Amino acid sequence: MRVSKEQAAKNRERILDAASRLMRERGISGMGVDALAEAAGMTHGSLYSQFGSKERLVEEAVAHAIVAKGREVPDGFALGDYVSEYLSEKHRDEPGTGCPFAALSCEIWRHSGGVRERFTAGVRGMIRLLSGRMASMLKPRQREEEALAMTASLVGALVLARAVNDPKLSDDILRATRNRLGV
Amino acid sequence: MRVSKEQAAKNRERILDAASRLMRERGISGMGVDALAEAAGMTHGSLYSQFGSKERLVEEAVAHAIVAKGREVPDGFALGDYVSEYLSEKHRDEPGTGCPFAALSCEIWRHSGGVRERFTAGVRGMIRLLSGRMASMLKPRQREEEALAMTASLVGALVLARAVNDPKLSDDILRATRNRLGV
DNA sequence: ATTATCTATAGATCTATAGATAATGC
DNA sequence: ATTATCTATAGATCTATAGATAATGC
Repeated sequence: MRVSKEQAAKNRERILDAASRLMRERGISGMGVDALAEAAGMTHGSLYSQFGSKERLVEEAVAHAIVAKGREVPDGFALGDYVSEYLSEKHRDEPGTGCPFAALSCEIWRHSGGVRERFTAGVRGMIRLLSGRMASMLKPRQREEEALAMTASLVGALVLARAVNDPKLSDDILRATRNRLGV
Repeated sequence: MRVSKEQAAKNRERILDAASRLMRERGISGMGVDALAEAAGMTHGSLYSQFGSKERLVEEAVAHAIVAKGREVPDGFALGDYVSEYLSEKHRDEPGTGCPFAALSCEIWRHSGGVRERFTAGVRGMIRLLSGRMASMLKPRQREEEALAMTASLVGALVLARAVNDPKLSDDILRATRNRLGV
């Protein structure tokens, strides 16, 4: 049963919304096309006519998740707020709606150029975001370096805090990294 | 065909060796029991009689990979050497034999208590290793905090450096983190 | 006429188990 | 007699495609 262009576009959005959550919850390789179709309220045949393959769908879903996450950051945000929200227990405990880099980074290197491209663009975006808020006495080069290192720290701390079994150790990782980043 | 106890133990080792590499190359969910059996030169039926389930095999393979990796660190190692090897291009380009935390951390939170337990013990080991080499004027508490933050930085930088598509950005992430860690 | 979606299905791969086999270890 | 391994297979799930359906958009 055919559907209007607008409706098709909305369906596409629903698929990408569902995918960007499922990917983060189950991993890219753990997200089946079938499960995704069900979560989006469609049959998987429809996904294939929209996207052609799972890998191409993942491309768009990665970009979609990154853009959506970026929109959550308020315009004049303070670096300290960003860091303490990123390294909060809430963020740690909600991977499905959290940072796509923390959720997916370990498996990205195995994926297609398209997927890696979107991911890389996203990482660049985060670095630019942070470097724009670094102390103004620093040179641009130094700001960028700080932002690069900070991004790595944030992602690493969140990923480890999620993986680890012991709540105290998990909290310690988050806190130590917050302290190290001067928050 | 039955086999001697020693031979069975060797086979077990072969399985764990193969698993600890395959896991890191394909991810835990990307490592099929069948592919693993073939890599270890057996049938998958044998894996099941040795380990009972994939998840229990993964438990042991995680521990196995971590222990093997830990043995690579020389006794009187210098912190600077450790950091620059960890953040080297070589380490980045060889995930299959590299740090298990960097390879697996993103998917560990989805696994059983047993798997997470082994992983957590390993993370504690790395923190202890690093904290033992922190500047001696620091209090034990501070050393541990430095080690926690450093572990997060190392893992995050390696994971992102692998994920990212652009070689320059990848190098920049490694270098910025090395600089930030004072190497 | 076009096309977004659905139905049905292919073929591969996944984890797991039952039972046979054959050599070990008592 | 025990048991490590193999063979064969079950049943689920995975990605993907072909063709039917039915509403849109010309």
